[in-house]
Amino acid sequence: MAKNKERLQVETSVKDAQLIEFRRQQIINAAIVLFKEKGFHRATTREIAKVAGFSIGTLYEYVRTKEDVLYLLCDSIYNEVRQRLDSFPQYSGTVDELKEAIKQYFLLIDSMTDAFTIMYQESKSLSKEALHYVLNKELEMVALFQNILKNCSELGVLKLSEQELFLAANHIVIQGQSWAFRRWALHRHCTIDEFIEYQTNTFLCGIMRQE
Amino acid sequence: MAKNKERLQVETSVKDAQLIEFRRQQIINAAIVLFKEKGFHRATTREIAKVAGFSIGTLYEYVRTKEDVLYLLCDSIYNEVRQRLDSFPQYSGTVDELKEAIKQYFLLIDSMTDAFTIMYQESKSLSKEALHYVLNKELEMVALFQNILKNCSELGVLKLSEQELFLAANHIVIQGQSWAFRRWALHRHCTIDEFIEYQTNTFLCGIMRQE
Amino acid sequence: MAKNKERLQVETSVKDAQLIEFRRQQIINAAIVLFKEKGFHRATTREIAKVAGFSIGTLYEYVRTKEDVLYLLCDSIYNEVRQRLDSFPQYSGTVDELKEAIKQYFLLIDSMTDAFTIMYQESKSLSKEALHYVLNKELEMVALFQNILKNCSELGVLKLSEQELFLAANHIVIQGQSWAFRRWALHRHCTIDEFIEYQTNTFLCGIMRQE
Amino acid sequence: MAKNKERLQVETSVKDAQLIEFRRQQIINAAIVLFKEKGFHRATTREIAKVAGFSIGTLYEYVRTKEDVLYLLCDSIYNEVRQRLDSFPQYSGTVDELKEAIKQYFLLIDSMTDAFTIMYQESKSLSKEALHYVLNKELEMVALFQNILKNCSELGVLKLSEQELFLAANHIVIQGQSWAFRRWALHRHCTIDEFIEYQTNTFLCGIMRQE
DNA sequence: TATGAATGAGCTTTCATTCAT
DNA sequence: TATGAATGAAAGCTCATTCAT
Repeated sequence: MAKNKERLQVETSVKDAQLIEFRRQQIINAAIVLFKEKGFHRATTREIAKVAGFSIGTLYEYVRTKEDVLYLLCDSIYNEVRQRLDSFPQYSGTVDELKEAIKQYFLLIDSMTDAFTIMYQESKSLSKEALHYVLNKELEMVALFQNILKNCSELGVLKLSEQELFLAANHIVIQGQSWAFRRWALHRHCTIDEFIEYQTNTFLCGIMRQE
Repeated sequence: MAKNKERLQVETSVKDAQLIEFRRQQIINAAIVLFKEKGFHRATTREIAKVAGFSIGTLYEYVRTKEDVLYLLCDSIYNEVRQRLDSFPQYSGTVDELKEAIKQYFLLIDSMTDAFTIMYQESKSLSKEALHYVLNKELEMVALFQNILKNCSELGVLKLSEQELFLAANHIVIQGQSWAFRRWALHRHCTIDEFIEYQTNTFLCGIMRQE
Repeated sequence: MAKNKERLQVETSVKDAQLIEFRRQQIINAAIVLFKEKGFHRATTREIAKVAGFSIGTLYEYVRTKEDVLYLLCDSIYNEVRQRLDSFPQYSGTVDELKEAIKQYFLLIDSMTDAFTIMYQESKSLSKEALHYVLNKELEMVALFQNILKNCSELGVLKLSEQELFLAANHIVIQGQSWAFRRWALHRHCTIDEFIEYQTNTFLCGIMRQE
Repeated sequence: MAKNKERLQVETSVKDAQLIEFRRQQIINAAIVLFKEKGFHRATTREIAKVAGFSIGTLYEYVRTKEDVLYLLCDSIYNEVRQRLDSFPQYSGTVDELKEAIKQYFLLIDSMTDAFTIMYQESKSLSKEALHYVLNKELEMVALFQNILKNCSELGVLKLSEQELFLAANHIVIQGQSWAFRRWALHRHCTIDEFIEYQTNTFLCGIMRQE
C-alpha cells in the first residue's frame, strides 16, 4: 500500500510535541460533537474551544484556522482506518480475507458514524489544497480494497478487469459510508451485522457473476 | 406511488403565479451554480440574486430566507425524478422494467450531477421541518424502487424478504447518487453507460443469488 | 384664537379634492391602528396601504413619504380638538365654562386615546419642519386654555400672572394627555368621569390657592 | 419601598464584571446622546459604538441586541431615581418631607432631561417582557410617592382615599416628567426652581382642598 | 387613477482571528 | 503557554420608494 507521507503541516507556536498531540485530540473530539450537531459552518471556534475545555486563545495556539480543525478531523479518520486495516496478516488472496476486511471496515464506520458523516458532508469546505489531500486519502482507501480484490483476482477466485476492480472497490467504500450518512434510513431497518451480511453476500455474488 | 401532496409553502409577496414559477427557476439555476462552486454557506444571497439576474430585493420577493432557496432546489430535484419515473408504462414485474427504471434514474442523475451533489451535501442545512420533508421525499424515491422490486418478487422472478427489498432499493438509490457525489473518482474511470451496465449487472446477480 | 392658516401642503398627483380627502382619511385610520400596534417605525407602508384597503402604489398617490402619513395623522387630531372646543358659545369668563372646556377636552382624548398616544410618542419622528408645525399646533391648544383662564382671571375669579396662566394651561393639557399615554396605569384605577372630576377639582383648588 | 430584585439579565460574553459595568456606562452615555438626537430607530448600533469609543464588535460583547441598549438605559434611570430618593431620612409624615421628595425628584429629572425624554418616548420599542419590567419600575416610582402621601395622610395632615392617593402620586410623577418631555415649551417660560415652586404649591393646595 | 414588481441603500448581528497581558 | 477582550469585514434581510403598465 502506497504511503502518503506528506501529511499537510498545520503550524503551531507550541513546541511540546506531546502537548500538541493531546490538545489536538481534544479539539478533534470537540469538533466531532459540534460539527455533528450544527455542521461545520454553524459551529463556532469559540464553541469548539469551550467544549474542548480551554480558551479561544489556546485553540489558536494549536491550529491556524478553523479549517485546520476540519482537516485535522478528516486526517484522523483516515489514520484510524489505516490502522484498523493494517493490523491484518499479509493478504493471501482468499475470499475470507476479503470478507474480513469488509467487516472490519464496516464495523469501524459503525463505531465512528458521526466522524464519517461529518467528513462526508463537510470536506467540501476544505481549501482546494486540503481537499485534494483528503480526496487522495480517500482514493488510498479505495486502493486498499482494490488491492485485496486484485489478490483474489490473481489467485483465480475472481476474474476482474482493472475497471471492474476499481468499481468494485468503490462499491465497498460507498456502501460502508452509506451506513453512516444514511443512518436515518438504515438504522431502523437493520443492525450493523445484518447490514454487513447483506452487503457482503450481494457484493460477492455480484462480482462472481461471470463464473 | 404515494403522492406527497403537502408541499411546504414558500411564501411570496408577489401575486402573479407564473412569474413566481419563472423567477424561482432562475433562482434555482443560480443557486446550483453557486452552491456547487462554493457551497451553501459560502454563497451569498447577493451573489445568487446577481447570477439570477436581478437585485437582492427582488430575490426576497420570491423567497423568505436563504434556506428557502436550498429547499426550492431540493424540491425541484424530487419533482424531476418523479416526473421521469412516472412517465413509464404500468409496471408488469419483468426484470427488463427494473433495468429500465434503474437506467432512467441513473441517466437523470447524470444530467443533474451538480444539483444532486448539492442536495446531498447541503440538505443538512435545512431547518428541521424542511429537512424532514426532504428526507421523506427521499424515502419516497426508495419506496418507488422498492415497489418495482416487489412486483418482480411477486411474479416469481425474485424472492426477497421485506428487509431485503428495502436494502436493495436503498442500494440502487445510493449507487445512483454516488455517480454524482463521487464524480471526482468515478468519471475518469468510466462513462455513465459503463457505470449503468456495471451497476445493473452486479446488482441483479447480487439479488438473484438465492436461486 | 389665532388661526394657523399655513397648513403644510402634502402634495399629490391626484386632482379630485374629495377623493383626496377620502383616501387620506382611510390612510389615517389605517395608520392609527398600525402605529398603535407597532409604532411608526415598525409599521410598514405596505401594511398601511393594505389596511387602508388599496395598493402601495395608490398610497403614494396621496402621500409623498411615510412621514407624511404621520403628519396627516397629527394634523387631523388637532383639527378634531379645534372643532370640539370651537363649538362652544363665546367665553364669558365663568368657572363653569372652564370646567366644561376641560371636560370636553378630556372626553375627546378619551375617545381618541390611540391617536393621542401615537402623536405623543411618535411626533419626534417628523422632520424638523413638520415637527415645528405640530408643536405650534400644540402651543395653540395650550393658548386656547390660556385664553379661557385669562378670561376668568380678568373677571376677577382668578388672579394669575402671565407665567401662572401658561403653567396652568400646560397643566391641563398634560394631565389630559396623560389619560392617553398612561392608560396602562390609570384606566384600571378610575373611569374617565372620575378622572375628570378629580383633575378638575384639584386643579381649581390649586390655582385658587391665593384667595 | 418594595425592592424589585429580579433585574432582567442582559447576557455578556465578557467575564470581568467591573469592565462590564464600565463599558455599559459608556454605551448608555452614547445612547443618550444619539437617541436624543435621532430617536431609537434612526440611531444605528454602529453609531452607538463609535460614540462610545469602540468597535461594533465590542458593543456586541456587552449587549445582545440593540434593544438591550435601550433597556440598559431605562434601567439605569430607575436606579438613579431610587438612589436619589432612598438617600432620605425615614419618612415621618410631615408636609415638608413631601415637599423635599418632590423637589429632589424634579431636580433629578432636570439633571437628566435627555434620558427621561428618551425613556418616555422610546420605551414602547422594548420587547413585551422588558417593557413590562420597565413599567413595573415606573409603578414602583409612583408607589414611592404614594407611600409618602400615605404617611402624611395617616398623620392627619391629609385625608385621601386610596384612589386619590394613587392619582395624586401619578400627578407628581407626570408633572415631573413633563419638565423633560415638554422642555421645548416649559424651559423658556420658567426655571426649574420656579417650576418646582409652582407645582408644589398648586399640588398641595389641590390635595388639601377638602379641609 | 390604480397597481404591484423591482430596486438597493442601509440596518443589525455574527464570528474568525489577533495580541497584549 | 494560556487567556479573553477587541476587532471589523461580511452576511442576511427589510422596506420606503419608483415607474411601467
